[in-house]
Amino acid sequence: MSQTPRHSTERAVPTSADVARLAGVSRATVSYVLNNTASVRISEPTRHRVRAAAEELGYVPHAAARSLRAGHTRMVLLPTATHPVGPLHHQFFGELQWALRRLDYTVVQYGSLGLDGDEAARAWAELRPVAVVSLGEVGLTAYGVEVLKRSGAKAVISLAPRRVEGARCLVMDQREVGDCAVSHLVRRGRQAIGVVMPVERGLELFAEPRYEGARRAAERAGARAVPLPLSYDEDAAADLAARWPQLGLDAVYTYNDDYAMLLMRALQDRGVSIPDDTAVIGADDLLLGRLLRPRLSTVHIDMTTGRHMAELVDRAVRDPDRVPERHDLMRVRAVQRDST
Amino acid sequence: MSQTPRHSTERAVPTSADVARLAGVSRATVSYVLNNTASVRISEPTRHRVRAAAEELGYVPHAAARSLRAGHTRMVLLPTATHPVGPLHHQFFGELQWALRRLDYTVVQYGSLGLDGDEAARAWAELRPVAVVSLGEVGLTAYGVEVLKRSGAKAVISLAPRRVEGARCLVMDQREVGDCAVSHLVRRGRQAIGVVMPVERGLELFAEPRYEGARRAAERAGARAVPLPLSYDEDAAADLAARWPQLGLDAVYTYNDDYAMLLMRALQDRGVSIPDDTAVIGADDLLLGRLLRPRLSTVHIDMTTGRHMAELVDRAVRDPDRVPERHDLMRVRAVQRDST
DNA sequence: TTGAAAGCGATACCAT
DNA sequence: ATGGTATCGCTTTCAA
Repeated sequence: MSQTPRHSTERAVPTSADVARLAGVSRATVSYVLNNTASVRISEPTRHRVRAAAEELGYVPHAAARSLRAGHTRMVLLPTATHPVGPLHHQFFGELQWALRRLDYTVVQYGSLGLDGDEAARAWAELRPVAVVSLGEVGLTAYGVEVLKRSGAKAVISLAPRRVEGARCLVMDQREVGDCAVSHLVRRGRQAIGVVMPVERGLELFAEPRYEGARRAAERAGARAVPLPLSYDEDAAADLAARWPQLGLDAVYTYNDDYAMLLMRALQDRGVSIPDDTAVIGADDLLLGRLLRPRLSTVHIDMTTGRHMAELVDRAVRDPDRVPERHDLMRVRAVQRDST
Repeated sequence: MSQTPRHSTERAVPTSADVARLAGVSRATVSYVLNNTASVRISEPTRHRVRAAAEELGYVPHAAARSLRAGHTRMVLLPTATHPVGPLHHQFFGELQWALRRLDYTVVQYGSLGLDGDEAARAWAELRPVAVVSLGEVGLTAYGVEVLKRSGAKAVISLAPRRVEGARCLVMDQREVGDCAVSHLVRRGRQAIGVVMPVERGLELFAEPRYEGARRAAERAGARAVPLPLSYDEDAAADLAARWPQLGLDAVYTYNDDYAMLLMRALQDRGVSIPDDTAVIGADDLLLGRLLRPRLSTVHIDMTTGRHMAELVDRAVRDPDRVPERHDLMRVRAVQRDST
């Protein structure tokens, strides 16, 4: 094997030059054939030789080299959540990725657990993504957006509850969720309303706006909204339930259906009657809510399809200036069952 | 602005050459300073000028150019699940990413929904990852592994239930879960055991081995194991519950706790008594199981920490030949509560 | 202590 | 119809 200077197990990665050599053509021709370049005619026999050579060597183009030459990438970067954020988001993410790939983007999720917003933005920028779509997992700042744009990102889109300067802001205003829940409770005649807020890190970005909306709705109606921090475990729920009588509440909106289930069980174990003593409403309309007894009232969220979102991204990439700053991508409605 | 040939909103992305020009030094010096190259001494004033220039321009290095020059990347690619696969995996993934980043890897998740195993492998290979860690979301084939290795991946690690030729195989054998559940039921005196299998796509890779293990345990004990396909919705569960008496089962192992909750509710609504008529055991030991009445028995899974896994990856990258082919990363045990 | 220049892999312009 | 070659941004060897 006089050809291989390296250790045999570590044979070099084949390049287009290797393909060219094996096919007996130039690297240019290889490129034309493998990319089906329209502006150039290559004879059928040549095409065939090139393809066969590529196949034989197991040639895979080098994305970095390609994008370096091209001066841009087609990478869309999606920061990933630090916390499981529910089947809704999961489905949305899946659809979005699928749809973006159909539009010929390379979709990559980047976990940024433990990085602050600006560190994360710099790390993302090194990859030169053409677009970044954040659901608000990481605190994107105006500076972060600027870094990304300077690094060539055509579209920085935030679906975060909070507005971020410089980013195109496709809003999913989580305040509406809390507002909807509390308004429902008020309509059912409740006036002293607890609002369960998860203490889990990574959920604040959703929990706080939801509380904010709840507070707003209570205020509007002349009702009381009392924040109730709760961690997602049985003991914490039992503690809260033990304090329940002193709190003097006649209703509670929990962050989502999971927390509702947790609290309902603890309340029922203490003999609190639902909905007579305390009405309970969750959010996200998870299947489990329908399996509880009493059946759980909830806030149902209609989210845009990932396909729609992908089109928005694509439009923003093609023509950054022609996409409106704000969209509404979320509709909420209360679903009454037996717990309110 | 005679300097800027482009449209003003589309000013060029700053390169190290721009930094060099602004600082009045060469590109080499910029590289030395920004990478803290140890083998070269740069005067403090120069370092300062370079850093200031980089800051002012908002310079971010170009990962593609860097890795092209270096001849390798430090990217670890994690294919993402098509289906939400539970808080266990989520936590594991989070830890793994965090730990890998501490070891100076760039971690990227790649969603492959709708790609087959070989397409996916090629797409991943274009990014020239130094390692791929698959949880089995995508059917990795021997060919796929070969493509990745030829493209320079030092470590292709599969945590999949199934063994994949060529890949280092750090096994999380899901069969043990089903085996453990059914063995538990047999110990409790049950002989006719249903095994609920989710029909949701993307879960087969976990569901089938779990069933396989259940079947194996039943056979060993001279019991019956009956597969029961079930989709994750109320109506499907109600249908199954309606057919329950004819099935003649005295116990059921559901794929996981979520499916257990779904089925338990449907059975209870039909007046089936749990555990007297039918014992139920789930898996994954989710919090919700403890909130059900009767409390749900389950299979608890202890998974390796992400930190441990990250070390394994790192070792495999540094010295591909010195990492054993097989590890066990999972321990299971039955947790008895009130449903069995 | 700093700079000049080669080269990583792929592409696209300009010749032939 | 095909090939030669400059180029993208960065690192690193060698020279000064």
